[in-house]
Amino acid sequence: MGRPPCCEKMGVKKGPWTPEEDIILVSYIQEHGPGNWRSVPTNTGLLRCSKSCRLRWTNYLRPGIKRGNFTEQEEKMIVHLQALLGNRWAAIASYLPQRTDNDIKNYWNTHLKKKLKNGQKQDGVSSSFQSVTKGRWERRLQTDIRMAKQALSEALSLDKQPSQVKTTSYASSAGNISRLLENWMKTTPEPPPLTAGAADHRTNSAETMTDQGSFSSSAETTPSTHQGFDSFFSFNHWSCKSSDDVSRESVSAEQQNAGGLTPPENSVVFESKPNLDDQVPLMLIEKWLLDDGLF
DNA sequence: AAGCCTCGCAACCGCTTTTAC
DNA sequence: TGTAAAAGCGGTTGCGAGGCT
Repeated sequence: MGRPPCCEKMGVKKGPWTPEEDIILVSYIQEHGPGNWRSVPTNTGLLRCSKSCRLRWTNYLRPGIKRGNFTEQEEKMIVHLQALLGNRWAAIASYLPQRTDNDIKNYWNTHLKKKLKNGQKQDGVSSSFQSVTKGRWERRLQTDIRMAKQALSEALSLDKQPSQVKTTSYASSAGNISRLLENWMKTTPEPPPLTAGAADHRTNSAETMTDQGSFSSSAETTPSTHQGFDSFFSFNHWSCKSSDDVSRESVSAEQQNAGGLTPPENSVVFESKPNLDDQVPLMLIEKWLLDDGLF
């Protein structure tokens, strides 16, 4: 026997997500954390399949996602990583922790493909890179990953405090959602009705955070008529970090904990896409791209 | 101003791999 | 251990926004 089915196929809603649905999903994940997607539609009342919920979360609502223009450095990393790895967007995305594979894929298809096409006519950067340096890249990638893993295991064996790592590597994307919701709230007098469970989750989570006293409402917080959302969005504290911040997070987790910046015990602990295994190579690959004078 | 076209992106689809039962 | 669902992934599509005529 296998597992029970994830969700009913009948009555599943498709198409763009509404802010209401986003709130429900975020509320639920804020309380329960990501994962166990099968239970999300039933527990939240969302008429979405679990797969859709997961995708919405990973591609849009997930904390730490940076949206908008790609920097020149990001662009170059994508170009070179694509040359190295091919269309393995998830692998490429692991070197750009703030970007989703979908985002990178879209950016590649809409911008970089054309750009490279034009660029190739002029200087043949991509092809020459592929033919001349690919082997070198692969060797260095393997070496660096090996070194990174070794360093990681050494570090972990030195301090056996695994709980410190996972709480700091993720920034909230409440900024994304609050931006998204700002417009919605302008036109919506009352917060949308949530399922009892979701509403409770939101209340509980908000209380948990405000009780800690370390979270203040961001500049994006809502008018007083939506006070309930203030605390809901207050986990912005962990969001809106620059790429440098994210890169730094992997190495500064201990320092943050030591400095009393550890997130509250009951605050949301999001799954971390840029885990240590990913982040160390990220820094290395950035370094060697710079070393190579590619930037 | 209206209609058409292009572009960008969110979301879906379908396949593969992983995992729970 | 086999089976089936979950999870992961890359390709593709559909729609809205903006630009152009």
